[in-house]
Amino acid sequence: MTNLDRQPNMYDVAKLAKVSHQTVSRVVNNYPSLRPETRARVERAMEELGYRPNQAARALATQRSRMVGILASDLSLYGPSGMLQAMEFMARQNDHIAVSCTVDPESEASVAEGIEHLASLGIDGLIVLVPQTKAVAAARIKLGKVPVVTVDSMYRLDELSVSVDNFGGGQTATEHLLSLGHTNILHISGPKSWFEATARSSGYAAAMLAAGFQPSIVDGDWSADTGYSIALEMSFSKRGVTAVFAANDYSALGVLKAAHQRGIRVPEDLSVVGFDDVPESGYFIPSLTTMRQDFAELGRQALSLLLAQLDGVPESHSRPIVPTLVIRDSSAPAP
Amino acid sequence: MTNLDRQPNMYDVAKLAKVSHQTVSRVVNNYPSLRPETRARVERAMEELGYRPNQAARALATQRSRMVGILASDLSLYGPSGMLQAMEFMARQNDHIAVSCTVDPESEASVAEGIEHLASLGIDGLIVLVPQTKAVAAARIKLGKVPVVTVDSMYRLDELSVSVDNFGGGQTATEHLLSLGHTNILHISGPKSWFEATARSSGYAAAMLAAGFQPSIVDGDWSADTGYSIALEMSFSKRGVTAVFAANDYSALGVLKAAHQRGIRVPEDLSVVGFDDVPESGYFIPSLTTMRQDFAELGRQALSLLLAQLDGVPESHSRPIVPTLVIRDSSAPAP
DNA sequence: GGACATTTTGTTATCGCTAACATGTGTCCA
DNA sequence: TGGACACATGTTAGCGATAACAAAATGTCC
Repeated sequence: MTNLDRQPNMYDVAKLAKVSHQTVSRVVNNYPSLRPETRARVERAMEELGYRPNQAARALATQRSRMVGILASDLSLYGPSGMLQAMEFMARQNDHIAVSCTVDPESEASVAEGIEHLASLGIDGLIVLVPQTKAVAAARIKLGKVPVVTVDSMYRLDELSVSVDNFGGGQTATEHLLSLGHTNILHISGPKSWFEATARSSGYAAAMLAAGFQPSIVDGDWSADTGYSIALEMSFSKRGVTAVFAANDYSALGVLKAAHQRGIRVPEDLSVVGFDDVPESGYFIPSLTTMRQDFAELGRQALSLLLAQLDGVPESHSRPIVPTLVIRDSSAPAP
Repeated sequence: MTNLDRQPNMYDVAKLAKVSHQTVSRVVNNYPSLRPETRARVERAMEELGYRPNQAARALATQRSRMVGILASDLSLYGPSGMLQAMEFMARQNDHIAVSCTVDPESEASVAEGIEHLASLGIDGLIVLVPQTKAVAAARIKLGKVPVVTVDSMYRLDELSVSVDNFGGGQTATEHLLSLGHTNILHISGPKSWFEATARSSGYAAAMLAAGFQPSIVDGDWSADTGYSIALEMSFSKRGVTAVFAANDYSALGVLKAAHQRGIRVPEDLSVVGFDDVPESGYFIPSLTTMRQDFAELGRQALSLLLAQLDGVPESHSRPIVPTLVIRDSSAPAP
């Protein structure tokens, strides 16, 4: 038994298999014209030594790190973390590494710092999950030829991006409420800096206007707390509001809470619709009607687009993912 | 202006600064004895060229990848994702990269595959967030000298690990209910394969026995759905159960939901206590009494332990993090 | 059976960095 | 004044892979 005090390298394998190190490299890289017997011999040697190719050396020689950066905001949120997980898995299957980097999207310095960090790692590509800011635009410059894929970008369509049809989602949610007879529907938006938020708001507004009603939007920030405060302060009955469309499930949860405290019955007095379909939304009281988004699929699309780009395949833009309406107990006909 | 068609390397910087490439390396690595003027000159040259050290080359030469692997289960859960985020940030500040890898902890093959993947990347260290299985034990062998830090390990104390005092947390939660006069307290546990779950259960049982009452445990799986089903099927009143201690907030949410459906008032008829203090638990109806865990701090401790290990500093075991009781509206004196 | 294409394998240089050793300065005191 | 010793910098040789080219082995054809 050959035993070294270090990790075996190609030369060790080559010696044991009685071939040149290059042949070992060929086996590792699935080079087609190798005698099956040679390949088998090398594979046996690799097995015996427990050989693992050194990624650093490979990266140095090929000038590709096989790392893709994921610039995210808050990974404790359901959406980003779900996407990250799906991307990491897909990257792994495609012999790549997903390296996440969380930044504060409100701070340009933080975003720039994150990008610089990823750039210094030598990433081959970048996926941007944070809302677009000047700093992100600068990233394309800083990263040079490294392709950048954005998710739900408000950028021009000639850039690489994948998206959810947030506008359509906002519309669908609103139309659901309209179809139940609601006419005075309040919308609690997400932060304006997020394209997802503005698109949902626009969808809401479009649906309202199309039905001939006045949109009414209050700014939220994705948090349950803000949804709660808004709902608590605002007298729905005085304003005649009979339904709320919240930009995400947590805001909606805050509304449910406030309504409960104020003695407003949901859905009898007030209908509430959320967005995201977080796993626990079916257990809210009452269970939440919401727009389901397939974050994992979104992540996969983003990564797939990026990988195609890295392989030089000019992949076409994928169609936006359409969120689907999940009707539960928080929405009912207008009183 | 010097312009290349490729990324500048050390030699480019060296030439511009009129020093040897090794001196550039010394500047990059903060070598102490350098003439300030030389250092400045090199720094200016790096700046001018937009030089970034090539990590692959560095890794190849130093035999250290500066990557730490994070073996996690489900990153869409609040705990793991919070830890991951904190670790990633801390790793970045310490010139390292955190590479996450999610696996199915129930499948030994999946765990082994994840470990193999991380090993093939050449990680310098590993942090294990998944419950212990034989495969993880095998990881220590497969990884050779690469240090492994476990979180909430049930392993021997001579191994590297950080932990939350789950036993104490279970005790505290139970004692809170006991102090409110409850005597018939049901515990919905987490999956038995998780040490966190069994430790919380034990803490619960210990507190019950110490108070002279019979523990009664039903197996859950962290999910709201299971908490819901259990609570729905079981007739609390018939069994005289006046309080439930759920192993995590989502299970507790399921209980709240079931109670609401059954017309059981919380906290008047039934007190419910959760564990974790997820951000939205304050907006459950009623808001949830729970045990808060500082996941970010836990992550930082784990990473800090690992980094110390990598630097050859024999850091002592850190004290377990003690979860704190957050009293909200879901717990009240026994009826 | 030899010329030639094709498959299969080997040789050498290179990627960009750090380690280890070598060399050149200046300072200080015997 | 010279040699010991620190500091400051340069030179050379890897790290472990791939790329590009070279060479050998094999097969095919007339």
